[in-house]
Amino acid sequence: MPLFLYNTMTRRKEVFQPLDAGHVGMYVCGPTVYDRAHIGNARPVIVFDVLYRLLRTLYPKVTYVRNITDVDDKINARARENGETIGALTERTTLAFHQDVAALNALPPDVEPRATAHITQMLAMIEQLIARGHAYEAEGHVLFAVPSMAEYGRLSGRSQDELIAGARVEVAPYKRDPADFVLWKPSPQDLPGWDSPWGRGRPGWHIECSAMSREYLGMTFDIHGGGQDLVFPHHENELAQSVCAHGQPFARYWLHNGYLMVEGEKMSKSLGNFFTVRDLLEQAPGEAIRLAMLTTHYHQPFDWTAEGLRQARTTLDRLYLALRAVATIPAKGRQDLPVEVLAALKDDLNTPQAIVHLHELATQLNKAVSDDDKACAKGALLAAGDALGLLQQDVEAWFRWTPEGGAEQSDAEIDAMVLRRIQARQSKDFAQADAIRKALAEQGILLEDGAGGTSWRRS
RNA sequence: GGCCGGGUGGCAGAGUGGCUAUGCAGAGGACUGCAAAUCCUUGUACGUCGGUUCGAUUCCGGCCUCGGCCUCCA
Repeated sequence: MPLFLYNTMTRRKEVFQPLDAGHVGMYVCGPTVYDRAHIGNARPVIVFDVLYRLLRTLYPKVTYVRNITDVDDKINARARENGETIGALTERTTLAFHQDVAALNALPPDVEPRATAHITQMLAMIEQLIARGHAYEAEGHVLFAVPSMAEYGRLSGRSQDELIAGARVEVAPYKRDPADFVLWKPSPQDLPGWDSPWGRGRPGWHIECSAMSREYLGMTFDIHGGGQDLVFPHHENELAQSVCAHGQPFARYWLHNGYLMVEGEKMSKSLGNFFTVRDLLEQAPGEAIRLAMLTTHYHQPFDWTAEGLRQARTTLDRLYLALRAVATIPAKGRQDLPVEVLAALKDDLNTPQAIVHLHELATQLNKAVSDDDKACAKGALLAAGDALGLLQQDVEAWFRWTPEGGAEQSDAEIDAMVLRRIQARQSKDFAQADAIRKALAEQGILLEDGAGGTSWRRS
């Protein structure tokens, strides 16, 4: 079975055929580093991480590029508010972003280019667009001439007439056409700026992705991803710039993850349902956040709920309990991704279906009798988990996780109480044993007496 | 107004032109000093009205409804 991906450009699920089967290229729009990542930012990070993992199992080499936007008006505004330099803000925020995505088990991309390190490439591209008659200078700005591209609007499915009719923002007087957008704009001395043929200025939003994808993946490459909200205008404009500058096709498959909502409502600061990844990591392990996000197909809107997060934790408890029961048995076939899981992922990244198979594999593991069966089932479950970026941490670490600020009782204290209870049980002092169980249960600690002894976990 | 994507059992969430996932929650049973876990069994579905069809939750159309986008929010 081939890999199928839903291509926004054709609005269809298509067979993925890379330009070069020996080397797949993928570009995903990364964060603008002016604030901590919120859960909406986390979704594409997780979704495209799963795709990256899948591509790496299917192709010998994958280059995954995810940019850092470190020049932007929001950054300028925030730095001024905070009274810190732009460099300090972007560096601090980039570091925080790296910590957050690592906590979500997302692999680092192969290349993580920063916009400010690619101004030269942006300027070259803008000059090329002017030379080819697709851009023009006006009052220190350089604008992309939308009417110069007949196909403009195809990705987002809108005609140029609609765009003009729908324009709800006052059109700048220097624009030849209301739909024209900025490639380069003048920048005063107190804001970041670079010398250019049109004076000191800074880039528009879209040009950086065109320049950086060109730099690391070439003019035509396989996959371009991001959130659905980027389809218009960002990706439409990126596409226009690249195609018009190069005279070559741009991304061949466009993938977009659906929107994120919170408890059925749009996430917004005014509704008070705005969470950063950091906020959530204080309440739950990153792995649970990751699983919660993967229970909905990436193309659907995702509703973030407290209940969903709780269920994700319960699911991981179940899976890790199955692994804990075979802790002493070495896994077999750890590298062989079970075919059902592979098939689910190849069907346009059907992670809910893959999770179903995770459950089935856990059931198989629970039911396995012989050590050999257990070893194989364990290997299959771990391999399946790996494809989703799950189940890779130490089993005991999962069960001992505590929220930020620590637990009321340390692991050592709990271990000591468990030991005392074991002694009480051995001497048939069940009243004492039950008292210890009850005391621990009040702290949210569950004891489980199994064939291999007593284990505990935080609930 | 234009465009796009949804409406599945108590909840979450896949999927399929007929054999009706999976998990959580619920019920019953096995096991267990107790408990948990585990295993087995089990109930409740496909917004609405039409159409196509031998047969539709699945295809087509209308309607209702929810969400989103329409120039810099992933």
